[in-house]
Amino acid sequence: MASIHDVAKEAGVSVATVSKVINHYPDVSDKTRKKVRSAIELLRYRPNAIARGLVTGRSWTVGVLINIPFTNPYVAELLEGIKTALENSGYDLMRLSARLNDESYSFIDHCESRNLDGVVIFGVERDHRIIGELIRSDIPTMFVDTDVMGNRVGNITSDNVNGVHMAVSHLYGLGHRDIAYIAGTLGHTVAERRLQGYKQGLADCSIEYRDKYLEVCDYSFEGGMVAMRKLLHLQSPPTAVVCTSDMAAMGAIHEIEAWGFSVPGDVSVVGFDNIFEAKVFKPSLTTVNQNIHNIGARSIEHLISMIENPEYSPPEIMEPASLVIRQSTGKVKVSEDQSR
Amino acid sequence: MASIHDVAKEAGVSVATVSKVINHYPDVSDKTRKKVRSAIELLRYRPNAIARGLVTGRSWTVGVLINIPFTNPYVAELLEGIKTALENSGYDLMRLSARLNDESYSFIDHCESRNLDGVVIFGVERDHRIIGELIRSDIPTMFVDTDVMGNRVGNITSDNVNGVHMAVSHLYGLGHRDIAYIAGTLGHTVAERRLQGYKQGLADCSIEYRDKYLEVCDYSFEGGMVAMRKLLHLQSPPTAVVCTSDMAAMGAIHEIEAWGFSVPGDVSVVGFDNIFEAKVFKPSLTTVNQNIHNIGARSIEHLISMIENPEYSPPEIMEPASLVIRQSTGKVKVSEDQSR
DNA sequence: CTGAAAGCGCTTACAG
DNA sequence: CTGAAAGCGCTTACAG
Repeated sequence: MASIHDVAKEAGVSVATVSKVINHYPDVSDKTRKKVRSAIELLRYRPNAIARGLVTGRSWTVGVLINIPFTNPYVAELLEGIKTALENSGYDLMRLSARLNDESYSFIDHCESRNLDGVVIFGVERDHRIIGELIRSDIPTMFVDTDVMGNRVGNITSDNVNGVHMAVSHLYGLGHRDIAYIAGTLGHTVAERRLQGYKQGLADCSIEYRDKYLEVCDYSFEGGMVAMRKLLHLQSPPTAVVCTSDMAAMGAIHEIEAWGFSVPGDVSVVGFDNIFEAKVFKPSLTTVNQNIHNIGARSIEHLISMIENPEYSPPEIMEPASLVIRQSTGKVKVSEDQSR
Repeated sequence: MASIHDVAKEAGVSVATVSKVINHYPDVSDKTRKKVRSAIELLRYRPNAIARGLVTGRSWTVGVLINIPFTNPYVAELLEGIKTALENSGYDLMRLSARLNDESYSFIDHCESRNLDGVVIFGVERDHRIIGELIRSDIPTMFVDTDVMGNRVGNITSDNVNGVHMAVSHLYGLGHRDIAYIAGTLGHTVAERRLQGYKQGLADCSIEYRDKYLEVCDYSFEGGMVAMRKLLHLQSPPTAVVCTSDMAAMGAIHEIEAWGFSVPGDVSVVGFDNIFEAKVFKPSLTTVNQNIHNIGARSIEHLISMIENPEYSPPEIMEPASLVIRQSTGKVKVSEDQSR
């Protein structure tokens, strides 16, 4: 490809002048500008982003570290939101192949070596060392679903506490008192917040929290199945269960039906996320809606603001959550033996 | 961050020597090597990938152009396969924000300006101008699901013809003679191939091809619904329908049930892809299995081979497809009026 | 308004 | 085995 030197020679000016017209400096005469423009046209010249980045320190690239499979519908939708916000912004997206378990690996070095202008992080445990590193660094960063703040670090998440709280209230309103919770892997902010929402929900309904009604899973379908299995093995299984994700909820329902029970006839189930599948699954899922696409898009908008304006103070954003009621929840079944 | 100069000064050698130990040149004495190593350690030095790329012409970055939403489960799984193959390869992945509809936009320039070592392309129409540009360029390229070949251009796909062919044969074996096909947007290789499989399948079963039994959709759930609606409006609706994607198949089933019919009681439906949801949907989907993860991973493996070895001849790969029989297909219903 | 020169952080012949 | 020098393709003071 043609370089800036070729253009300069073609136009009969210096490379400095070419650089100035490329970068829209005002102090270039119209005549010169025209000559340069047509030379650029003629040679189909495009500035080399790499070389430019080396001297300006800007790469027009934002990195993304997502430590969860892309096949997870939440991740897919998040990425789609990120992609949308990036379109026409001039920035491209780089997915970092981070070696998180390798002690000698430094995420910061990785970013700096790539000259990244900023990064968005999702799915890294709250106490992983790279979080501290990121806070100390001056790389503009947005965390999704992890409550980290810093000089150049903001975060965005849904109102997880209230989300689960609404789910519990909904079930209470249907007469349920034995409400279990299938949590996400603890150690992540979201998981903790939702668990908190569960406990507060119970408390506000004057229901005693019972350890046996708490199971943990990895947000997946299989995880939901396994957790549900344990709950069904209980002496007195719950009549309703709130799940930390729609995938887990679908897994739980699958398990319930495998035992010969029905949803919501015997057990009511609530999901979390409101992914596309929640609508299509049978029974369709009552679930907590998160505006995932929006979370992705806004994380990028704020990241770009931070990149382009050093004074921009990193935001801490909580998107509202809402309850979507469908077919997987219903009135509690009046049990034959009124044991409780 | 420390630069190679800092390391050279710290170690008391020249930058050339530091460069040599970084790049594992043999002609460095053990003593010098050690001095340099500890200086690197001390200063936590990491070579700047950008600067290195400027001189070597390598960026250790492969680009991906995916013109279909990430929320499409096929795309998500493809990306996951790509990601897996990239792990520990030293390469990072860049998603290009391509302005495909902008006449003045050049994908090649974009790649060259970013110094990309290679690209994988998915979801671009067969006759889009960038395909020709790519073939003429010397950027190593792998197309997924598009039958393009070139000097530095290979492709990978599933055996689409045979996939649909198997679906048709399966339905024929169940007694179906009125078999419709919901195709993907024509103009893409996959869509054409699968349509070909449909027609061949019919021919091999001595069933006449009828235009009215062909509908086109965009692979989505909604697309499947709309296409199915048209088929149901027909004078004599089909007793079975093969769909170009699982999402479309689920949409079709949704529509069939909305009309008060049952699957497979009244209409049998076959999908394509075998995404996760196909197993979980009710009724679970009979579908053509594609090893999507594998397609993603292999596209990268071959791309890297092409990058690292200019002699490596671009592969043209066809992964086998197989039919997975589940609950959405069944014996044809013997109709009251034996009109046909 | 224009251009010569230094420099971003590296690598690569080449000379010694 | 080691290092001085040129160069990758740009931008940015600075002098004129």
